[in-house]
Amino acid sequence: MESALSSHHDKGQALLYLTDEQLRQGIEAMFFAYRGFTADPDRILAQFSYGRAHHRALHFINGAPGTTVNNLLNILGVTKQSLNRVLRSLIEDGLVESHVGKKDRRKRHLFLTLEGVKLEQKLSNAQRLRMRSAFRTAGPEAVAGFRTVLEAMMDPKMRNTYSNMRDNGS
Amino acid sequence: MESALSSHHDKGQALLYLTDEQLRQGIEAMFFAYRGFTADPDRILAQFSYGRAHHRALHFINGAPGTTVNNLLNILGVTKQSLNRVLRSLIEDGLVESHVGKKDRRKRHLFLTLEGVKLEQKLSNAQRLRMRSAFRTAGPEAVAGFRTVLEAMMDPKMRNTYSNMRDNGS
DNA sequence: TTGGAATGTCAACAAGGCTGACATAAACTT
DNA sequence: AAGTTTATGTCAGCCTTGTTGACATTCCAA
Repeated sequence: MESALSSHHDKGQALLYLTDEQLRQGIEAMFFAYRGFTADPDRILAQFSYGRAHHRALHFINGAPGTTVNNLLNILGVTKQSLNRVLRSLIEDGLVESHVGKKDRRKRHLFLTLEGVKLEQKLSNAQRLRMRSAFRTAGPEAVAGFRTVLEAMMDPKMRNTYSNMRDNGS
Repeated sequence: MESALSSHHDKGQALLYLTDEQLRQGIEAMFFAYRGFTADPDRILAQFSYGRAHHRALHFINGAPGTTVNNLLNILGVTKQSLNRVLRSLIEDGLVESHVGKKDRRKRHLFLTLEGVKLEQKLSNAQRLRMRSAFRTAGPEAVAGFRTVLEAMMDPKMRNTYSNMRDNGS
């Protein structure tokens, strides 16, 4: 990997961020950061006997009220059986409402109830608090870099989904 | 949160990356990126009837050969019962070896076997491939920002662990 | 009218978290 | 020497959340 030739040495310097060691550190950073990222909501969810799956459903229903089950399925990348179990408990507990579609009555459109919004905010406030602190500490340029790398790391299909959300949501 | 005063408006502009919408996008970026991040190893692991827990154990044993069970426990943040189940199967399958400590014979020091190294490399090659591609696409400054934000997002305790690994590993 | 899409639901299973309890060996403390 | 703590392993049981397969219902669209 090393070379006495200065041109090779320069290349090594310029691409230092692509060495196996740097990549390894990136991998471990993802692992530890993701744990931190989920830690605060997880603590709150435990009080309600809910799990991350419930959080994800609440999050994306909140972000796109009236979304259909199938749409949610694609975003979350789980089976309908898995999602249905979570949705059922949220509906039973009065956090989510499922309305039959008016145009297409096969579809169910999902909405958060007032109580659902309350829990979602509790969860996302906790998560935003940590993200805001991290963003503030790191500064705007680091945040831009963070977003750029994450976007490049997504599966192309989800990158489109993500971009569409961003475009519609702003 | 909003104000008609221009000074507040300017502040809002300067700190655009800290708005709730930006934070929400950061949260979703983490979610989608982490899925991409784990997708490739997950596919390989499935062929071996292993899961992410096995991957994590292999990864950290590979990075710190001879590490003890207790040390691994602290890094992974799971219970000994949970880790033990994973370690047992890796040892039975001949991917990991457990050696009684020489100084302190209560401790078990963990090593990857040749076969263990082979699987670890297969997994980390897949993961590095994606990370390298993301890093290359994003460029060195974005990568630096990525690392900065992730580090700020970790729990302080794990941030220390992470930093120590980085310092020892380079 | 028929095919297929959208949804819901039942059953069964697995991974991988968790708690609690108990066992053993070694090291440390008093 | 006796007692305590540390490191580890193990058994049993529980939960969440993922999976597959099968089947029913509703209803749009060709």
